Amino acid sequence: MGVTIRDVAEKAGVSVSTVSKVMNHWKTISEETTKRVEAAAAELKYTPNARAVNFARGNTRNIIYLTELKKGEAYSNPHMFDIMCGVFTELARNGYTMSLMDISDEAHPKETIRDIIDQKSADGIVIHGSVINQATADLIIDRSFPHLVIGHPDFDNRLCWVDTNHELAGEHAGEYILKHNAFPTVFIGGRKNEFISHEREKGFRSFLLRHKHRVTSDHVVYTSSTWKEGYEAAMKILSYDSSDASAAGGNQIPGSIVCENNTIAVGVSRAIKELGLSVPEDVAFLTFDVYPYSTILDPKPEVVEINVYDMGVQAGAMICRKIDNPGLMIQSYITLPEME
Amino acid sequence: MGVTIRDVAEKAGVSVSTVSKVMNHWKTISEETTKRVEAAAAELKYTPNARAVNFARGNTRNIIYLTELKKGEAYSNPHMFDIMCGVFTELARNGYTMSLMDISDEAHPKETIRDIIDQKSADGIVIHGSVINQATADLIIDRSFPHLVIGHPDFDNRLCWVDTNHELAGEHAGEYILKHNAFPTVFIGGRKNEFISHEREKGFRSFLLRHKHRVTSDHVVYTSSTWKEGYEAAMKILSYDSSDASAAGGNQIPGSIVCENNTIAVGVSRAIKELGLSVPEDVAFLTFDVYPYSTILDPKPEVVEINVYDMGVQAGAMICRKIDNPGLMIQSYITLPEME
DNA sequence: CTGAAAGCGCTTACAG
DNA sequence: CTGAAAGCGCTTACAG
Repeated sequence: MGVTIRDVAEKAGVSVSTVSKVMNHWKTISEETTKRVEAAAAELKYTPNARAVNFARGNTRNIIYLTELKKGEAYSNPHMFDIMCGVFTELARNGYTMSLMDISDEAHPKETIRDIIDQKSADGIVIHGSVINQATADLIIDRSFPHLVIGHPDFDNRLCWVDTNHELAGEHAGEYILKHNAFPTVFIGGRKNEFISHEREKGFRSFLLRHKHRVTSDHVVYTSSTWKEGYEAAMKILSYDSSDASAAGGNQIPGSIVCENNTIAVGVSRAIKELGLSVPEDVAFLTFDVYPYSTILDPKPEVVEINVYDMGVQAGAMICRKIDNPGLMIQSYITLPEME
Repeated sequence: MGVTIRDVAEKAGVSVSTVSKVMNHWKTISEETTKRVEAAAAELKYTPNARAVNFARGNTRNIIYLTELKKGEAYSNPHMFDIMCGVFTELARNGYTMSLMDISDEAHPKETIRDIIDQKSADGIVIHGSVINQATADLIIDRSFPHLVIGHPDFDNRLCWVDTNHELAGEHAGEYILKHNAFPTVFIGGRKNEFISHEREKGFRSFLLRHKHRVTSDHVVYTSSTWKEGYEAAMKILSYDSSDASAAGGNQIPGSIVCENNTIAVGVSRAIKELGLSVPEDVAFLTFDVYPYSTILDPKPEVVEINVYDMGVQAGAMICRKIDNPGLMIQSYITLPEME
């Protein structure tokens, strides 16, 4: 049914190898035969069978993207899918296909990856840091299989990874506050020991400290990242009775509130609205990430946005380089912040 | 480097074909040889090369999922990715891999699909209805390539597709209003000619009509689906001055507001809050889809939820059946609504 | 019950 | 500049 290289060879009156060479643009073929073969191929509407080509060449031209693909993941973790789109686009540009594979604790990450390597079903893998463990890392390193981890693992490792620099994002937030002289400033974070929140807080505070503004601990609030807690924190912060001010050690309504994430910002926005304050005149209002909620808030926060799609593109480019150059070692922070 | 079927054959002292038969559980092999071969395979940690197996069998055991994979798509269209996860899971369960491919007007849908068919890089495709056109449909039908379209195309076709039944979802909304006797009811939709909005409105109104409640046109509002327009519409609806009531032909504050989508619901929620009304006592409040916004609203709407992940699972099952049984024709609405 | 052989559709040294 | 032949790692009639 399908037209193969054989059919083209017959029609053009040449050998199969010659057709192959024409299809691959070898320059040793005479112009005349090239034309004859191309004409035959065109007439038969011949397209090389991609799987056969890769099989003969001993590669797959396929990269597997490993991540959690559970029900609801698209809503709880949309950034991951944006990264995935970035990776995909870059891989396609480099002539690779991309397959998906589910990986989570239940899916036995180590066995999944061992199978990929043994069955040679891909030339490389892109995998999310959140689903990788020490045993899996050891396996990848041991087999020296081309890989790239998105989001650096929380243990010592020799894996190749890329990540966003949340501390730097925190510094950008500090920069905004400084530029608008919106002091004193209050940082409302997630839980104290949460990685991303901690990094953002650290960058924020250290940037301001370098510029002679100390953000004291009583100007940092930890929450469990619900909008309610954000709302309550903001109500408390923004409602200092001016008569109390001197009494409570110089407490005053802050010039700005920085929310570590979108959900907290929902509550803070609601509090600002309820108190009839205007942004940024009465209080500047800042958060991280445009999505999922910042666009529908009123008042609307300023946003420190990280272009994660582009991080995906970078990751895609890196895995391609890794495949061509297995010795390559990459561990880097890629941050493309944009003030929106 | 890799251990092949040959190595196992040598070690076990049998032929390559025998090893193949053992790996594929032919029952013609004696128990004794089976054991010997299995031992050899285990010792060498042999795993068949998946690409070679498929190549020899003449299939790929791969399905390509075609959709838009642009930057930001994960935020603007999270439901699509939830469907994708459902499709993936079901395909994996059936022993298929799933590759992604970008398809959009710029990506030349027809050429992309022609290449897939010609290069035999997949046994079938799952494709989003929004990116399919007549020419592409003709090609697929003409080649009778196994396919499944998610979301039915807006032109006459003989494609296989599945879709959610938005009209039925509208009926569910009507049912809720009827059950809570929350009349009069106002439906705030998107633009009048928008497909989904129109279907939901139709189901809603016809269900209620069947139960002796006519939703007149002045109780239906069309918007361009911004939260602002939702807010303004709700403010107007909910602020009828009681003294005006008789004047304006019996206008009265409605017992319920049904929002056709989440964005409209954001504005309506805000209006209800601002007017100090309580839900559902003063006014019942309903929308469609839990995501992206309903969970963070205050007041929070009731939701008619459609399980699109499960629709993806169904679609995955159907494409597998299509491949085994090419004559199969499927055009159906799959709706698994859940009142949350 | 087992194996030799042809074949899946290409690529690529190698010889001419 | 072109082609015969071996090979990629399996499967599957077919023969014994």
